[in-house]
Amino acid sequence: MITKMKGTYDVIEDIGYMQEIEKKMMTVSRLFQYREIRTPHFEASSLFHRSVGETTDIVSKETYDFIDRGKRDNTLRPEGTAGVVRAFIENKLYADKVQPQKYFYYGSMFRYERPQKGRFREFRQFGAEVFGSNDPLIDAEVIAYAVTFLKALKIKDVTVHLNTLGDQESKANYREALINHLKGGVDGLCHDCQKRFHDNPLRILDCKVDQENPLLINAPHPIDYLIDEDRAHFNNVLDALKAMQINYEVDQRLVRGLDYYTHTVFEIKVSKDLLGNQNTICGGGRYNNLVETLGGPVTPAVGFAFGIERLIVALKAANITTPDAAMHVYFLTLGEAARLVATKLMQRFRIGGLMCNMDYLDKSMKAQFKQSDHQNARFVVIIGEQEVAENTVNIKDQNTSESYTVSSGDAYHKIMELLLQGSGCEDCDKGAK
RNA sequence: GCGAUUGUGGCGAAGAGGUUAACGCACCGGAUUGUGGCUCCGGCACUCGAGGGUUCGAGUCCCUUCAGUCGCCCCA
Repeated sequence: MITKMKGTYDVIEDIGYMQEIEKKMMTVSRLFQYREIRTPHFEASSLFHRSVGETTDIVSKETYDFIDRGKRDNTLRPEGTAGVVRAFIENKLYADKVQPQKYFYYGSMFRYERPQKGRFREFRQFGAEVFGSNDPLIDAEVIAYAVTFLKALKIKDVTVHLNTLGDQESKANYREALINHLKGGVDGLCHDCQKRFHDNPLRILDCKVDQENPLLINAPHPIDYLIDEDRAHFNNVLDALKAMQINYEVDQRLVRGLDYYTHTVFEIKVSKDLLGNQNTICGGGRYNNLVETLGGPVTPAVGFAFGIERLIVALKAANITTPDAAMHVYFLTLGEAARLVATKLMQRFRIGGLMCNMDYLDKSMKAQFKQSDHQNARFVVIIGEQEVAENTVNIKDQNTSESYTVSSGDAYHKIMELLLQGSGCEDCDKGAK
């Protein structure tokens, strides 16, 4: 037997949750006026190296790379931002009449990792990106967008953590201060942090091993090294969030793994008892230099990304259910002639908007009844030799166990009547009697 | 890349070296030629993730490998 590849899965049971997420994503995106953009699942490898950062784990050990028959270096996208930025530049969207440009995307990402709870090799993200505005209100809008989406899904108990890194000048000042602070004590840090000290010192703040290390506890905070302009930016973001009544926690240690972030960075987490240790369901931030780095004009940008699989776990853990797939009519047939009559009626019913199915396995009556239950049919329409001879059908309402024999020409209307009973429409109820 | 743990029918799950691999659910058939969902009877795994080895004998012990789950790292 050929089985699925490690870290992938078939969406079968969870399809209801996934569709619910997609539905809410579409509506909320419309409310916030973000348009969908669909970019390729693979891009030139160099795109990710340049954008995400060579020294990040994602690029250094998690990408799916392959060389195609034309000897090109391809990489299956490990995240969504790089591709959208590429498309923004390539399609010259910076020159579009509508500004700023606001997009969302949804689809599979690929990272070569060991699978565990809320982590897969092929996983899905819903993300958003805004290009062309450095307004702090846009940072706040993006966060509001993410929070509203969660609200639409009825996921509660989420926390928005945010921090700021400032733009280039602030970031450089801080980096220097941090290096000076850590310099003397590098040897006391964990193995990974010693490496990070050279590659990406900011990430040391994120380290879980050294959390309690006084060197880290006393480490300088980015906020204290912001130039006035950047400090004002962050304060404006916070004010906007307050105005929208969005709760947040400023987390001075939050830096995020990807190289391209500037200014605002944020993560949305749910409680660990819902998701285990992969409890970050959304991550994002501002990246004012990436468009330029990738060859576009200087363009400020902000974005976020949700992990769909983690949202599904959270939905389930919070006991949020999706409606059962109900269906209207199951045709129960006895004999060849009856099957043909059912086929004919069913086609009419379907065109008339009723969800229908019939038996195609020549099952016994008992087994057909069971199928009708399994398929959540509200009505069973029974057609046997007698009905065929009399040109009638027998309708059984599974809600009430009542049966009605009507001419096959009246069957559709009878079912519609029964469906409309109790709908609050008195005329319909009268008609049903 | 590292660590822990699991792998028996469609699903859940017994089985601790010894003749025919419990049981429950689901499914199929009958009791009940066409109104089931209760009950009763019967059926349903040449085989225990795969491959080697030990043994007179392996689902049970050993090795290898694959996969699931959870954790580390990192992230969505």
